[in-house]
Order: sequence, then structure tokens, then C-alpha cells
Amino acid sequence: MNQMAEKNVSDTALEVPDYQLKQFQELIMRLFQCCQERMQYQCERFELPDAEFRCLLLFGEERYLTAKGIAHKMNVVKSRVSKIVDGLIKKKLIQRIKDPEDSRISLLSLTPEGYKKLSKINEFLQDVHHQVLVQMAPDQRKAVLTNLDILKASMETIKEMMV
Amino acid sequence: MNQMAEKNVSDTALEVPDYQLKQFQELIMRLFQCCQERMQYQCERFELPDAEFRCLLLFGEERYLTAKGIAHKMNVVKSRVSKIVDGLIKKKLIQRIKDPEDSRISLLSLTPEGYKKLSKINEFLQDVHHQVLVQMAPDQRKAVLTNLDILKASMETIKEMMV
DNA sequence: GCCATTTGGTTCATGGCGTGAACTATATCA
DNA sequence: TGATATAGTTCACGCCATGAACCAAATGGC
Repeated sequence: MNQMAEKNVSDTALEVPDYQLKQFQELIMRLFQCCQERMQYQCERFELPDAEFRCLLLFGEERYLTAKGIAHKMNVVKSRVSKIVDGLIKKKLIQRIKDPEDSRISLLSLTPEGYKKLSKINEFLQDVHHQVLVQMAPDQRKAVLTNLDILKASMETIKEMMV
Repeated sequence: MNQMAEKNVSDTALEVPDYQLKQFQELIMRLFQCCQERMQYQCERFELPDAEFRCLLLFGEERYLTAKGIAHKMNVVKSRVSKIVDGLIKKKLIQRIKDPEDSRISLLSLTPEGYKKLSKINEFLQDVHHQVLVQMAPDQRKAVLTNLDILKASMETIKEMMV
């Protein structure tokens, strides 16, 4: 990324007209904002703080999680995970059992209520995304997805450069 | 949005195959993550807390801003703006002058240092977005932008439904 | 087998983000 | 001129996130 700032616009300016650049910045900003607002709406709707919400979603992928694993998946430090897990346990959405093999480890899993809540959340998420897609004609939808994938690839490439 | 949950998948399921829905959720999530990480990177790079960073950007649009105006643009309450503005003033990036017409109002504007910092930030932002776009062939880029615009429109429509 | 080190977690202090309520000071309107 | 509205500040609160200090269990080398 440090090289990026040096490698200047001049040598590639011809390739990307200015209006496209502006348009792109605007689009990305708006999309980002949509996602943020949706996130906020979700948290209110399901009465969970953002971090707990995101943590709960992780249990859709795996039956048992450890604090360490959550820290890794959520990309936060372990002390933060302690807090989040505390919150979810206090709300009786997850439970903690000792790993019989290694008593340092707490295995975390959904309670029945947690499972129910997670199901509701996933249903909601699907619903929202479905609503977005269903507004498009089938081939338009296909084109959008294809191009979104191209964009994602490009953005992730650039992200890697931002160490 | 409350209606959304009720209106169920069944009546439109045919229109959006499940794999598209999954793909879309995944894509959006990844894109959102990219944006978030970029935001974080920027804040570190320019040594500004997120809120102050976003606030500084507003001065690219208008020469003078009031606390109230900032609150509106940033979508936060005025007490929060007080803090943010304090921070930027302490860093000597913006300055405060009394409105001669109405002494309740503080007019906020960039200092020369603030202007310089903002320019650097904008340069960086353009650079990043340019890097993303320049990876695509010209007509691919055009297609991506067109489809992104369609997506944005659809997402904003749905957002409106989430009161 | 035992002590040093590693590993999984918790707690605490710190700082940023954001809200709502109480308050000050100025402006405006009846 | 007095009631009300407006612009800002301050404060208490809660969530997000980090890093350091700490505890307890596991492991590894001698």
C-alpha cells in the first residue's frame, strides 16, 4: 500500500476516466452505508448488541466454539471475547461446558433458545437479501452477481496490499 | 420490514434460486468487510479516530460547517459532535469562529493543516478506488459499475422499508 | 518426575463511539 | 418584556475494542 501512494495516477489515468472513479466512490459509499444501517436495524430488532449478534451467527457454522476460536473468527482479542460470551450466556443464548479432554478449555454451544433466536435471525437475513434480489429480472440478477463477484475479487486483492 | 417477515419465501422462491441467495449473502458480507477493514486502515494511516476522520471529510463539500450541520450529515446527536469537534480542534485540523450574525453559532472550517491533511486523505481514497477499478478491462469496468448501480438502487429501496 | 514454558481464559484500566438529559446562552416572537 | 425555540456543552451511561497482568491447566525437556 505504501507503494500505491507513490505509483501515481498519471501512468494509468487514461484507463480510468474520472467520472467512473467518482461514480465508483459514491456507489461504494452508499452500499457500505446500506450495510451499516441494516446491521444497526438488525441489532435493534433482535435486541442484541452488535458484537453479540455477530458472535451468535458464528454458531451457525459450528456446533461447538471456544473463546479462542471466536476471537479468531471475529478478529478481536480474547479479552473482548470474554465480555461478548458473558453477555450471550447472561441472555441464555449460549452455554458453557468444560472440555473433558482439556480442562482449560470451555466449549460454547447454543442453548435451545439460542438456536431459536439464530434461526429467526437467519430467516430474517435471507428475507432481506431475497428482497433485494427479487427486484431484479432474472438475467439482470445474474449479471449483478457476476459483476459483484468480479468487484469482490478486485477489492480483496487491493485489501491484501493494505498491510 | 415487518411485512417483509410475513410475506414469505414460498411465493417468490422460484424466482431466486437458493444458490444465488447464498452467493449474494456471501458477496455482500465480503464486500462489507473489505470496506470496514479499509476504513480501519485509513484511520491508522492518518492517525485519526474513525469519527474524526469521517467528520474531516465533510469539509471537502463545504467551506463552513456548524455543529448542527455536522450532526445531521453524520447522523449522530449533537453532544457527540461536540466531542468530535473538540478532537479535531485539539489536533489543529479545524478552527472555530463565531458567526457574526448569530452568536450562538460556531462556524467551523479547516485550518491550513486540516486542508493539507484532507487533501492527502482524498488523494489516498482516489488511489485506492482507482487501484480497484484499474484491475478490470474497460468494458468489464463499465459492466461492473452499471450493475453496482442497479444493486445500489435495489438495496436502498429495501433499506427504506426497514424503518 | 519436576520445573519452565506454553496455552486458554478472566479481569482491569484505558480510550473511542454513541445516546439522552440537564444546562447555558443567545435569538426570536407574541 | 417575557415565553419559547435554537445552538452548544457537559455528564452519566453502555457498547466496542485493546493490552497488560494474572490464574490455572497442560506440556515438554532434562
